[in-house]
Amino acid sequence: MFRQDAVLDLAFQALADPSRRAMVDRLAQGPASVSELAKPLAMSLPAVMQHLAVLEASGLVKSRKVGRVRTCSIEPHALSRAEHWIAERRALWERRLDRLGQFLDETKGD
Amino acid sequence: MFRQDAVLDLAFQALADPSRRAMVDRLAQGPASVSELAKPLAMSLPAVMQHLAVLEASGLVKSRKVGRVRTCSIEPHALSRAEHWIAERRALWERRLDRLGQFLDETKGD
DNA sequence: TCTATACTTAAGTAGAAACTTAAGTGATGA
DNA sequence: TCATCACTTAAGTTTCTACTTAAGTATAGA
Repeated sequence: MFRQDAVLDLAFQALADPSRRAMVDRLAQGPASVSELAKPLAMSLPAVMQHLAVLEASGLVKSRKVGRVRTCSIEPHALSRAEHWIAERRALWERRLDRLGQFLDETKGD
Repeated sequence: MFRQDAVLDLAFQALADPSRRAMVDRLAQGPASVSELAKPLAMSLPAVMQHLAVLEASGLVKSRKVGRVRTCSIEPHALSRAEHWIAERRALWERRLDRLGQFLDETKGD
């Protein structure tokens, strides 16, 4: 549906805010309601809802409403995608450094 | 110096933009000058400089000027920190799912 | 020395982001 | 039934972002 790129935009954008990371942090320990997520944050409930909307739009979090309570939980696949994007670039760079070091070692004796 | 949190703010914020991710992607293959980074991007050079400034402020990229050429390169530690923040939360969640599955398996026979 | 190259600085603008308050809606429990 | 709880919607404000163009500065090469 979307450019893979756009998915990462949304994920990293979502993780860029400390309140949203606090929410993800909380959810990593298990599902929580909107008010539970809001409790430690120094902001209005609508503000928390907006953060939640950003997290859901990014795919990092899903939620379901039962009765009057909305329960939120982590979507590990989306976390995984962001994590792997970084890991791949870092691995590429580090492999490069290894090859460079190996080259220097090999030519040192010449 | 900074809240660890603020470091992650800057890193994820930096990675949230596709042009900046393209720059990191390019740099993962080895150092590059500002103009090399700019070439594939459809924007003015000052715009690229501003993206570079964001990347440097986040610690993801370092640069050094020699003569009139500024050479940029990846800072793998900063990438690593962002990567691990995600990995830890995901691991926590997945361990929770495992315990839950185990619990369900164990009680299934009752 | 003169000109082109490779950035760099400054200033301005449109649109997005992160809140706020006020006013709902629909479930729950006494 | 009716107050309370748990959100939800709407609208407005302030701040930040991602650009732009125009005008520099310093180095390199002819």
